[in-house]
Amino acid sequence: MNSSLILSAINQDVPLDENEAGYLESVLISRPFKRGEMIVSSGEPARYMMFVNAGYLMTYFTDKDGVEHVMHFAATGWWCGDIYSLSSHQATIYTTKGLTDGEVLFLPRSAQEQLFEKYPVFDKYFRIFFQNSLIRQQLRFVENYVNTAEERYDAFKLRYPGMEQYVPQKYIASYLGITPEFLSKIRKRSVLK
Amino acid sequence: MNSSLILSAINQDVPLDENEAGYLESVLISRPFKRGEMIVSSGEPARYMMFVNAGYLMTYFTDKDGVEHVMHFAATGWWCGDIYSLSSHQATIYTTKGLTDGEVLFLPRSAQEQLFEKYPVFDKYFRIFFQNSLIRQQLRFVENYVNTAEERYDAFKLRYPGMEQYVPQKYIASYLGITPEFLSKIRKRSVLK
DNA sequence: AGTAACACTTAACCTGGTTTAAGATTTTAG
DNA sequence: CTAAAATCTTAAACCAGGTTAAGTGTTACT
Repeated sequence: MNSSLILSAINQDVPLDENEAGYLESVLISRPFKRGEMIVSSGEPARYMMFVNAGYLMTYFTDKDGVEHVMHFAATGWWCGDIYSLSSHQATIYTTKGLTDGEVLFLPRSAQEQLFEKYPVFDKYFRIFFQNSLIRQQLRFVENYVNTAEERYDAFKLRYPGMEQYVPQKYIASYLGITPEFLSKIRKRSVLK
Repeated sequence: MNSSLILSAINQDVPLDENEAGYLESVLISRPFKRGEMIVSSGEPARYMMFVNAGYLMTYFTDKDGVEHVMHFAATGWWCGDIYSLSSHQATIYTTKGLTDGEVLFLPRSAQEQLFEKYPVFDKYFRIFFQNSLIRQQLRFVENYVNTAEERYDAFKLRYPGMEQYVPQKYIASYLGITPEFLSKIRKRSVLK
């Protein structure tokens, strides 16, 4: 298992000594995945934080009418996982699946708890990580009700330059909070301009 | 200054020893406020995390058309503050003002940074705090596009039972992401039922 | 008490986005 | 290579919620 990516990601926020890095490596579990494969399914309690070591992922939930809503995409080098389910032990409502072939590293819940107990540096790392995640989430919340669907689509294209080629349009529409039909309309409009 | 509330709030997540508690108390600044008074105004960089020691607050931002959007309310015993502005040193887009008379405790940015350096227990406390905040923010994000305005209003009433009496309807409407006129329509509809 | 400023309601009309349904194109599996 | 399945587009009818504007409470200041 190649853990150079996760170590360098963490080292950007906090320095890890050999013991800390070694212990982290020893509890990670490699999980390769295929395009379209489900890595976590809704209904089961989340058991891992996941670090994308290669490839692209997406996470969505299915509402009472069976409609899938994409919450976010995750690129190589990003974390993902349902922290609500992890900390409450409730079943997750989210499904995570591969958009490409790739590999995630599992950090099991119990291992993460031990990480926090043994090495306070991981409290600091995840304090910074959750803080940044919260900032992004708040920003997206604000953008979602200030901007129109068309502005959100433009923002999506700017922020995830290569992403469009990996992600079917219906998932982009879902991420934007609109129907695939309406996304078609927007795209047609912007070609004419 | 009475810091028993903030200490007991923190002690629910992590135990503080005398040094840690004493140091925290020594850096907090009391800031009483009046109903309607602005505590932080948009345009200036945020300089404090704030803990509501008494009363109710609300935080909103003003969009390009001058419309105010309520992000959240904060009751006694809750933290609030713009962590994006705090960590980026950019001007905040949010304004925080009193819904009642009350008091906040300011935790200045530099003091918080020192807290993290000196006492790792605060990394743990804020790691847990940001994690829980992120969970709530994600939940609200999901609810906002799964539920209709009427369902969101019902949820608001359930979740903040006493709140309606302190908060003008136009702010509730804004929190729900709708116009005051449409909230009126909803309220009329639900009386008729 | 009087009045100006603000908060809330009602109603007519408007718009961004959804729904439904059908056809066209692309992807996948055998 | 081909057929089935999935995806994308178009278009018309429809709806949730917004906009505008006018009227009715409420507050708060002098």
